[in-house]
Parts: sequence; structure tokens; C-alpha cells
Amino acid sequence: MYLFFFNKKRKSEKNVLEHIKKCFRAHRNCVFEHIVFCHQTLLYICLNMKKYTIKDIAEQAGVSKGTVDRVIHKRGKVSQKALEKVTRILEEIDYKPNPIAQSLKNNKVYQICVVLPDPKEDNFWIPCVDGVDQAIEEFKSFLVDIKLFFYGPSSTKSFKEVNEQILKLAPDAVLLSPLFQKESINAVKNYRSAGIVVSTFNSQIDLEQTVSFVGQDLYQSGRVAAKLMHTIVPDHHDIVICHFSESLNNAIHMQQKEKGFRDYFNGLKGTEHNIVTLSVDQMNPDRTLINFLESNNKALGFFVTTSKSYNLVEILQDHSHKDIKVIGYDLLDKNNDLLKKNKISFLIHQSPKTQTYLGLTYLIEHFLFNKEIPHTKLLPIGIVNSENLITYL
Amino acid sequence: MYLFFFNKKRKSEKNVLEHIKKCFRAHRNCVFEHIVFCHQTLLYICLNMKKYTIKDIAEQAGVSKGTVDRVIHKRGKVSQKALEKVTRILEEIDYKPNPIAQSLKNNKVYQICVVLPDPKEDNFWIPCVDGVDQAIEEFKSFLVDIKLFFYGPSSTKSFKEVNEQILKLAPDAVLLSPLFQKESINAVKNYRSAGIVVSTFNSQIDLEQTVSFVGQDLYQSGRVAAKLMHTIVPDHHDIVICHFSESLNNAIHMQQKEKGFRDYFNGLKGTEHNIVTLSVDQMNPDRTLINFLESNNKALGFFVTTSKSYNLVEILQDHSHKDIKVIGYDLLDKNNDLLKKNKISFLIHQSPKTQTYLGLTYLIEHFLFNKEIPHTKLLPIGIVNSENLITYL
DNA sequence: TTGAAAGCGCTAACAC
DNA sequence: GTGTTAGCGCTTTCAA
Repeated sequence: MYLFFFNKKRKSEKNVLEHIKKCFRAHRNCVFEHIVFCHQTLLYICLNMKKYTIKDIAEQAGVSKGTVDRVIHKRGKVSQKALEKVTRILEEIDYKPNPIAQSLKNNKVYQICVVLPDPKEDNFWIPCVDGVDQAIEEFKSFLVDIKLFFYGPSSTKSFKEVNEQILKLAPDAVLLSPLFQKESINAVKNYRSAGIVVSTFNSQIDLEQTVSFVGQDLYQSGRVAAKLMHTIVPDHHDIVICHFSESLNNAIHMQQKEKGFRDYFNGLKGTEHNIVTLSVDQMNPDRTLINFLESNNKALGFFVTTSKSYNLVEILQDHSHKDIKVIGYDLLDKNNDLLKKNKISFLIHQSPKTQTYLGLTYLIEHFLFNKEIPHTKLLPIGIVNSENLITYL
Repeated sequence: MYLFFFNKKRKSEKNVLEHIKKCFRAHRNCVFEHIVFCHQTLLYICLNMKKYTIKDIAEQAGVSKGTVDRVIHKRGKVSQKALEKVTRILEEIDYKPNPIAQSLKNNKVYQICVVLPDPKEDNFWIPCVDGVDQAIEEFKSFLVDIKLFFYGPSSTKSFKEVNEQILKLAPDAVLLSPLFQKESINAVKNYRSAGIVVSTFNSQIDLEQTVSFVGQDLYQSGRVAAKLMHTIVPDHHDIVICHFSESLNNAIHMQQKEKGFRDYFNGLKGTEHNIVTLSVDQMNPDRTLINFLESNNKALGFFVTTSKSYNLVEILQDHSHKDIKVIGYDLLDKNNDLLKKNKISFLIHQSPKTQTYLGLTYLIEHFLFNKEIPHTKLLPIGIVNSENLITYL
């Protein structure tokens, strides 16, 4: 589609029409269709692009469809003369094969395996399953087969096992949440050497062998949290970066968030806040926290680097403390309740559902329609308060 | 795809396998494929769904493909006996026609026209053009033709003209930004009686004749702004709802936002804020504002209901006022600059690009692949500060 | 009421 | 090196 803008006043309608027709008669791939006048002095002209097929090209070049196909796919066995003639036409009309016809001809059922931590053990992953379900539903009548596998979020062994089993299945692609760096790199290498396409989501992995990553910039999300904290906590109060974690595997995530958080405050002209880091012992979180609070009565803002904000708030509540501000991650039910009750000021949304949904649709549409897969897709960092929460659910 | 969970300990691997095979031998549409053991006590079994074609069904039912097709599309001329036999099989296997084959057979170029206000006159609409461009790019090799039309954002006449011209083009669908209620309802009726599908975005229109609306809940976005204002403006200060508008057409939008904003504060237990509404005369905004500020020195928070926050901030700057907090809408370049400089505290993102992109892809995938179009898609209300701004651009 | 056959655009195997 | 042809799954026309 092209739009051309002319000054309506300069020529009469009829003259313009003639002029345009003459201009575009030469363009073989433009079919003059209609003329539309509207909006102030602008003239809109609609041209339709003719959709060419290999048959058209074959006729134009005086060769057979087979030859055209050989040229398009560079399969050789074409004379120099035919090659030149056909390529010239292809370029001239900017030929793009009909992906629907290609797909039909292809007629292959693509197998995609999704690997993520068991949502029963860490409910951060529940929305990821929803994202997979949505993609399955949306493409159920297409020739794709999506299989879902879980591993224990703190068991490298189960992660290895799952990937070995999937390797045996020999799918066309794997969408992977690479929680464990070392094991993931190994798994990806195995997949790649078996010719299996690998996409990742949520956790980034420093490896060029994956075709795509869908996730969030964790460093930047730390900065976002810091900015929010800065706007809600008055000067001369301490701020606590609080690492709650079930397993040690997301240590890197927490570090990136902490770095972003601290960098934001360090970048301020005169820093009025003292920032301390607190790692909460998962075995005995209450004790750790109470001890901390007793020795630090200036702490007013808490930044929880994982989805465990509710855990912090519950403990704080039991020790009926002053008006402490909490900023955390992830729209878990428990967090959402506390957000509505103003016990949590903001939650940062990592869009887990969108991550798997997008990761999958990229793969599917690539296989079915040759669509390009973006190498890195960083999702917006969602700031959620009690009022826009509902629009994210 | 199905996953079945068993307790691994209960049976030996071999027994389980036999058991499952027996269970599913009856299921004609499940092909037993593989068995996978992993993760704690869970057993995962992968079954592949056979993808049936009308040929398969025809053979099963002992009729021809033509008859099956007649049954599927309820085109009659089928004997009772054949009808029953075929429908039974169709239900049993939950047959879904291959949308790719349907699309190829169909082989029609779908024409879609997009109608929006001229971005040169109001740059809120620039991202909408980007969304259209993205959809065009993504589907350029498919049989769709997308045309873009502009009207003057304050000229009902140009709006009428554009729609009349499009009606002559007789496209398959129109994606419309219905700025003017009355004129839009009329245009939609004309389109519908010409059998043209109409989707809307950005502004809602109380009409059942549109198949889809993509936009945002403006009332709720007012509440979101109020909540943010509440967290950043201390008690006992006045808050100003500030209506800046170029044309009167978005009066309804501004009202909805104001209602949400006021409702939030009215819902608070002891309201500590006095809220006033200020309509800024577009002809002489400086004078209006300066007069207002002189007679109201307790005003600390400003909620701008349109994308014109930059306008307010510019005026405030010239009169070097105290630390006034501004919350506004839309990621225009000017607003973004002020957000980064902390002259604006928050911007609410209405995702204009996503609105047109989604509105278009819904239509396209409906035409090409029979996908369902959601009747209403309300996008998340994005809260943007200086740190997550970049992730939205 | 039914079946046979053509054809959408593209690919690939197979003759020549 | 080249053209012909069959076929992917579905729809539709036409003849029986």
C-alpha cells in the first residue's frame, strides 16, 4: 500500500488523476485502484500491489515454475541465462512466496517442548503455564504439538533428567527457563548439536546458541524500584534491600536487581538514604528479621528482590511495626491482597504469562509462516499499585 | 497434548506402561508416543493427537470428502444416515479443519482500512501509525492490504468525508478511532449495512455493531492517577484536576478520568485533600493558570487529563513555582523529557501503538485463519516513571 | 443426495 | 539444465 500526498489546490482532480496514472503505468507491481480526496488540502491515492505467484514469474521469464523455484531457493541446476532473467524479475517485483501455500505444502507437525520449574513448588510459575495454555488454545487447529515439562526449582538433577528425556523425544524446538546457569548451558549445547532450536525466557543465559530470549532487564527493574522507593520514603531514613529466596539458584537475579537499586541511589546528587542489604535465612526468616529490626530502628523502606514480599509483610505485621513501605516483585495472590490493603506500596510485574506466550508464538509462527524471531525481547517493567492491578490480571 | 500424573512408586515402570497403553487404545485420536520419567514422584506421559483430515473422516464414515464438507458447513443435501455417521465421528475426534488449507483455498486479498486523526495535528497519534506499520510489515507476504486514512482531529467534516470515501472502496474491514460519538455511530451503521466489519480502538462507542474494541478503561486510569497522587502529595494540600484540550471532542474522556480520580479520593476514610477542577482555556493557557495559582497557593498536585502535561509544566516553570507534582498521560517526547528531569512524576501509558497493532492483527488473523476476535480488549494501565520509561519505547 | 475432480501456490521427485 | 507432474487439505462445481 502506498499513499501519496498532493496539494489539492494545485491541480484539478481530473488532471491529477491522469498524471498519476501515467506515472504508475510503468510500475508493473502497482495496480492503480482508486482515488480518494479528503482532509484539508491532502489528496490520498490508493494503489494496490498485485500479489505475484511463481506462475506469473515463470510466464514473464518464459521458463517453468520449477526453474523459478530452483532460483528462489538457490538449488542450482539453472542456466546462467535463466538465472539472470528470473532474479531480475524477482527483484523488480520484490517477490515474497505465499507463506500459507508453503506451510500447506510442508504439512509437518512441529513439536515444541516447554521446560519450566514446577509451579506447585514455586507459584511464581503458575502464570507461565497459563501462557502456554493460551498459545496451545490459539494454535490448536494448526500443525503444532506443545508439550510441557516441569523440573524441581531447586533440583539440578531433575533439570538434567527432564532435558535428557526431551532430547530423546527429538522435538523441533525447546522453550526453556534456564534457572541453573551451568546445567542450562550444557543442555542447550546438547539440543543444538541435535539440531533442536532453543529459545529461553525469564532468565538470560550468556550463550549465542539460543535463537531468542524473552524476559526483563533485571538491573533496570532494580532502578525502577529504587526510583519508586525514592518517591515514597522521606529523606534520612534507612532503606533495606531484602533477599528472600527459597533456593540459591536465583542469586544472580537478586544481585542484578540490587545493583540497579544501589546504582540509582548512588547516582543522586546528595544521597540522603542509608542503604543496607539483608539476606533472610529461609530456614528462620522471623528470627533474622526481628533481630535486624531491633538493631535498626531507622529502616523505613524494604525492597524485596524476589516474589516473597508477602513473607516479609506477614512477619512485620506480627511485630506491629510503624508505617513501613514495601516494594516487591510479582503478582502472586498473597502479594496482591497485601497491595490492595496498602501493606505493599508497589509490585513490579515481570509478565511471566506474556513471557511464555510470546516465546511460544515466536517459535510457532516461525515454523508455520517463516516469521522472524526477535533475538531479544525485553518486556516493559510494569509498575503495579492497588488501582491498576486489576488491569494486569 | 495430554499429561498424566502418576505416582511413580505405586507401580513398576513396565506395569504403568502396559496400563496406559490399554487405557488409550480405545481413544482413536490419541496415539501413544513416548513415556518420560522425571521430577520426584511424577510420571509424565506424552500422547500425540493424530491430526485428522476430511479424507480420514470420509474413509471412516464410508462417504466422500464432499459429503463430509457438506456436513461440516451445514450446507444440507445430505441423507439422514450419512449426516449422523459423519457428525458422530466429527464430535468423537473433535475435528478442527486445517486453517492453512482453508486459507489457501480461499485465496482472497483482504482489504482493511485504518482511520485515525492526523498525527501531524496531534502527535498523540504518531505511535498508532507505528503500530499499523508493524502489522503491515509482519503480514506483508500474506494476502492482506492495509490502507491508512487520516482525518482532522477537530473536523467532523473531514471525518465524514474520509468514511464516505472508504465506503466507496468497499473494504472487508475498517479499524476506526471514533473520536466523534454521533458521527462515528453513523459511520459504523453505514459500514455495517454494507457488510463491512468494524473494529474500534482508543475511544469506546456504545454500539453493539462493532466486533471489537481495543483500548483502556479511562475511569480506572483516573483512579490509578489518584492513587499515585495520594502516595506523593502530603495531606492538607490541594490537588488540581487540569483539563487541557485542543478540541472539545475528548470531553467524554476527560470526564471519565476525572470521575475515576474523584471517586478514589471520595472512597478514602478521612479525606485530607481538597480537589478542584480547572479547565484551561486553550487560547490563553498561561493567563488562566497564573490567575488560578495566584488565588490558590495550597495547590501542590496537578493531574492533567490529556497528553498536554508538558504544556502545564512549561507554564509553571516560567513562574518558578515551588515543588509541584504533576501526573499526566502519554509518552510524547516533550513529556518524556520532563519525566526524566523529574518535572513530571508519573505518566500513564495508554499503549497507542499496541492498540492499533492488536486491533489490526485481530482482524487479519480472523480473516486468514478464522481466529476469534475478542469483543473487548482492555490493555493494562501502564504507570511510567523516569526509570521504566525506556522499556516502553 | 452423492462422488469425482479441479485448483488455490508452492515444492520436490522424476523424466527428458 | 529444464519442464512436467503429483500432492499438501480444503472447497466448490459439475455430473451422475
